Amino acid sequence: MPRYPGLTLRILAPGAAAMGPGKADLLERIARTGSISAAAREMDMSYRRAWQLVESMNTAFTGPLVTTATGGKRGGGAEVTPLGLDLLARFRKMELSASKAIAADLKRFSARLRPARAKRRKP
Amino acid sequence: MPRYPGLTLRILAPGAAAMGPGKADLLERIARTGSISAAAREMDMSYRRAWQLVESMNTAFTGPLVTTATGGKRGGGAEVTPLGLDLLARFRKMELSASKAIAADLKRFSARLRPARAKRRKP
DNA sequence: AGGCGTTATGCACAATGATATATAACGATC
DNA sequence: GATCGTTATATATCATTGTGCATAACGCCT
Repeated sequence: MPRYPGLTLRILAPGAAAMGPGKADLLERIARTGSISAAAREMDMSYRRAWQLVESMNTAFTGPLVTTATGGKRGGGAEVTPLGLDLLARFRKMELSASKAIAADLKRFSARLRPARAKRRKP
Repeated sequence: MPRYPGLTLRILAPGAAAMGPGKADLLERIARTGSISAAAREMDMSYRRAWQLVESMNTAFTGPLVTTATGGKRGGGAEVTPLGLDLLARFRKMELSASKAIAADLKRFSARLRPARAKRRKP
């Protein structure tokens, strides 16, 4: 479920996706909440998956994007490093500039899209 | 397995992805080979899946992107419609302009990527 | 008529992805 | 010291996705 109507942007590392809408969103929520599990709850995602995404990000780059601590005041927590914040901001910027760059073509593209049929919601 | 090092672009319809690297690639190969199965073979993809992708594209837009025929000289075949060719070209153009738009940021982004580890190939 | 390669489709199975559940360690706070 | 919420991890289960046959219809060609 990408959150950016119109387009989806992914940055690829040689083997896998290094950054995309999901990881960026997760990163953003971790930065705001200071917790992986809180971020996961917000996104309706299992903690396990969120943690795996964090781990994959931390190993994909030259340094960790998220640091964590166990125990303590709130039971522990997570923090987005300066590198993480930088990459996140840069990714958002790329989303925006890409979106602007394709806006004209996207318009003509969308004009050819058949109007959506009704879709069932999770009951 | 996206084929465009650096970034992946996807165009989203309300419910699902209307166009992305995979569908664009498939479309291109169908146009060149004149056959869904040949295109699928080239991509090492099951005919079934290729056909499903074609069907999803044909129903996602205002008209079919691929027309097909059974029987005949080569046993049948598929053709990419003018609409399909137009959308394909437009998508490639969007990929290119998006790529250019983010090039500078992508460079700094990639500089933070850890060099890839060796990865096992299908034997 | 029979063979051939392709489209079109169904169904069983494998592979993958994600969830759910359980458990341990941790450290501030009460 | 007991409690609490969190990180970290393993295991089992469920859901989704893709593949692998199998089959039928089709129309040109020899």
